[in-house]
Amino acid sequence: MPDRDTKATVRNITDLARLAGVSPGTVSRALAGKSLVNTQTREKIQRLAREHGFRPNQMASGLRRQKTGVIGVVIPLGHDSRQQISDSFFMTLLGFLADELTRHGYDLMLRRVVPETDADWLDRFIGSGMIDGVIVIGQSDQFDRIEEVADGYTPMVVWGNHAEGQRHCVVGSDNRLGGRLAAERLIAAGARRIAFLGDTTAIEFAARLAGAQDVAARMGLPPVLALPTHLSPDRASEEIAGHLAAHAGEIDGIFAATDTLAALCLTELRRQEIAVPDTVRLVGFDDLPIARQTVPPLTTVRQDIAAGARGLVDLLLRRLAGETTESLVLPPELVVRETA
Amino acid sequence: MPDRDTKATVRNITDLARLAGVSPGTVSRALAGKSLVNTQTREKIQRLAREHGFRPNQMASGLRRQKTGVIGVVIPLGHDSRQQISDSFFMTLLGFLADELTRHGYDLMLRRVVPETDADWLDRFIGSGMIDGVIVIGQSDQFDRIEEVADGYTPMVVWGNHAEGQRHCVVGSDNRLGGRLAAERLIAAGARRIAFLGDTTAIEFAARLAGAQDVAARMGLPPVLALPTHLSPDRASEEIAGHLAAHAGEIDGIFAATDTLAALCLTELRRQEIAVPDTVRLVGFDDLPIARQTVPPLTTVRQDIAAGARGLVDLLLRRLAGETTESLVLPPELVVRETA
DNA sequence: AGGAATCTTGCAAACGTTTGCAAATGACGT
DNA sequence: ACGTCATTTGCAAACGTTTGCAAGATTCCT
Repeated sequence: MPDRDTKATVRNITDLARLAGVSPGTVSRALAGKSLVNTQTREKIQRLAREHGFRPNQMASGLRRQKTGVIGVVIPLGHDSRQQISDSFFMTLLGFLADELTRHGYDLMLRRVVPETDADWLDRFIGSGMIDGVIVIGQSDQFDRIEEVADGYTPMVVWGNHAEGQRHCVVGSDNRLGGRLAAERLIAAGARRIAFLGDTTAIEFAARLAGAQDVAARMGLPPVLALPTHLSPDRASEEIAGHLAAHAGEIDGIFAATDTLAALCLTELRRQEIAVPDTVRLVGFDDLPIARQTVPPLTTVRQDIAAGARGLVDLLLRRLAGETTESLVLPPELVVRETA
Repeated sequence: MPDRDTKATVRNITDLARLAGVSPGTVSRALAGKSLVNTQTREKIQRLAREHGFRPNQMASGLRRQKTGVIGVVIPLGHDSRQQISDSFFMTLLGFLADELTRHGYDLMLRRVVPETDADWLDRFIGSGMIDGVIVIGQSDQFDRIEEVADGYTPMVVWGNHAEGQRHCVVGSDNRLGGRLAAERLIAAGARRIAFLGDTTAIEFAARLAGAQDVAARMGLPPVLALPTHLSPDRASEEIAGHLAAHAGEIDGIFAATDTLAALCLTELRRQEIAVPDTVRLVGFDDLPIARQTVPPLTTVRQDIAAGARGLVDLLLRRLAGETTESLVLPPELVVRETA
């Protein structure tokens, strides 16, 4: 730390300009690394900035340039407020998103909202002027709201389910196909009477169930039994226990909407001393790290979270550049382990 | 949507002022809900704003008021780049932080940084002018850097370990005490030769190990064997397998720095057909949801994540208000299940 | 009625950058 | 010596808010 220079603190570009003996404009250009400014003066200015630990104020810059370098990421806690707090799928996706955005020089502003208590959660975020674009993680039960907004606001990409003819740009797995894969595996492992564990007001989950129904119908089996289950671990455990008690002996295959749910279900099955996969077969969804660690290890349908994050960011950036982009549907993949 | 009013889009406060027939200043005051403006005009302006979906630009507001309403949250990926991406402890903490900050009307700006490749990660964030304060999640191996910054920048709170006489304000569990609890339990369950699984360049983990050493020494047992282990699941599995192979028969108790590590260790023990807790006792740390779901369920040391998040936000807000605050050390709690 | 006190409003100057435009400087060719 | 051209700089006007100050309007008191 040079002592004699530190006496004057440099608060803004003008201070630095005075110090360097040039005008603020020149400093701005020098710091931005523009070629219009003489190499020597530019280096001098940059050195001075470094010595004084000065960085241009992003707010002011953002205001002037009408772009902030920040992407908003919003997680709607729609159907089940306490849901995602523990859902490692969303959190892992968030982690990858953060990395991917940083890689492209963007910052990430995170917001969790409860649409029920706050109708214009999305407009407020967009209208704040703080973000250049927005990524919505999970449609929850807000499909219509998102569609409306998409009509007037382009730089938005959503993680979720793709429906024919929808207007907002979405990235997500082919949930229906995933559901089919799961059901096919359950049946191949000997199941005839399948149940689905999950909250179907979330359309991703509804699509997974629909996929399973496709297969059941095609194979001439009775329709899949939908057992509504919340995602928060505390409630889920009880609910699953209840479901199992109510339908004991009746069902011989379970498709859980999520690995988290599947793991919970597995411990419950163990508690009730129901043999897996001999008496009941079980398939999860996501292929989270936990799927390898259950006993026995969980057969599941894999979503490539990293690819999802890359897709979200890539599409958003293209939209920011003015392109119009199609949705991106990723293929899920069956991972056979030992529960089915 | 009223049609005749929507013809003119309202881009800023001045547009709205023209529409309402008042000056921009009045609009600003009306939207801020200040009492200085006549009730009727205020309501008229607010109605107009609602009808046109207008919201004041946060960048401009932030610039003028010299505060942004945004808190930065930074996760240094120090000793092990790929670490926290899957570490549900940090992610859960982040979730609670988001909720807690929203509750106080703040937004959250998330940044993950790699200090090795980017020496002034912290100054850059602070100097950006985008955030009113910063929460650092995990000291990683950046203790000194954080200390330096703390000298010149008050609105910062750090999640991590507390050391005697440190200058930055920290919130975290008493890791050393937690380590003691873990070791005591292992010994009570019959262990005599204890190993520690974790990367001790992270000072939180070092403190946990130190706590365990305290107990070993006090009880006249051989010192705890430190087995360096990375946190990323792929590397960890191999490393744990290697450790177990190298010290088979030698150790009869394992203290894992993290539940994630403990779960991994448990599956590895099962693979090597080592009986838990009969041959080897195991204690984890954190009490993440996974701890209830392992087979057998994991004995662990609980950290109250929600309380941690509340503490971080509370202290930061007090510091923003000008108070000087002490660090907050939370008591960990032993949760006895079946692995020790 | 006159003056003080209270409410409301408008004016204009910030906040710290960026950038189009024009001016200054110097090099170079004729 | 003059004009042309390229390079480097400065000027000043934005970007959209907020807010101290003062002025205008209204009420109230004596």
